[in-house]
Amino acid sequence: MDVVSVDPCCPPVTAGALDEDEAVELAAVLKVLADPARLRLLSLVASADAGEACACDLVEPVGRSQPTVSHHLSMLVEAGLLTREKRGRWAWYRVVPERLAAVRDALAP
Amino acid sequence: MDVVSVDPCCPPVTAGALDEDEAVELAAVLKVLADPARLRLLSLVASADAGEACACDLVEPVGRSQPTVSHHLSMLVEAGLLTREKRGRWAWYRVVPERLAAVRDALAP
DNA sequence: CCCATAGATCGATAGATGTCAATGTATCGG
DNA sequence: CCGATACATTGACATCTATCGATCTATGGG
Repeated sequence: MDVVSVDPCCPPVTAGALDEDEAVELAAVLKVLADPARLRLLSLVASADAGEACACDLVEPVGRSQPTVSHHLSMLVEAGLLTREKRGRWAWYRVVPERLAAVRDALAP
Repeated sequence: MDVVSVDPCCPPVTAGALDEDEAVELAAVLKVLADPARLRLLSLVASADAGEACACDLVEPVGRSQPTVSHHLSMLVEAGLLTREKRGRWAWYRVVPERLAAVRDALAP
């Protein structure tokens, strides 16, 4: 139990001193969140109609080039914060609420 | 109301698309959190005896040089996550729970 | 088949970031 | 006063990061 991987993420910051490994892991997820473009992408997907958004509808509102948006989306997926499903020519993204909750909990008292 | 400054930080990521300014502001706080050394410092202060910790007791456990630790502590203070009180030769740090909660809430559904 | 479209990948680059050694600045003990 | 102590500041440097234009890959329409 207490697998150091996808779901629980890290012990809460306020519940005792983190060791270097725990801190590195939590910092990694936070680093992915700590970028304006990625926060906007996350919020766009989160507030999309059917809970999912097509990449094609994200480039313009986020105000970055297509390659840049693609790159950021990949980072969010790799961090477990989004899932990507390719349907035909389009890529559809959904948020992973549990992952976001895990990060939130790591910041809890 | 809804002063864009210290306390509320930002609208929740999942409650509609963030504009660039909101995203930049939230990203700024997250950037400060997204570093292993700073997370460890935060956790050390949070779990300190009387709710406060002396800088002199933080250098060794965090495994960085004294100037580096001082630098990180300054960033945490500037981000509103810690307060610094200088007493005599020593600097005492406390966490600002409301600030941490504000960041947490910005990540909430 | 051929071409258009969606999106991923590559290569390059300017700027930000974490780190330390050296130095500066206060504060205390004697 | 003087030296020691606790932090902060400065300067330098190697590394990481966000961004873009160009290109590659795959899918679908006619």
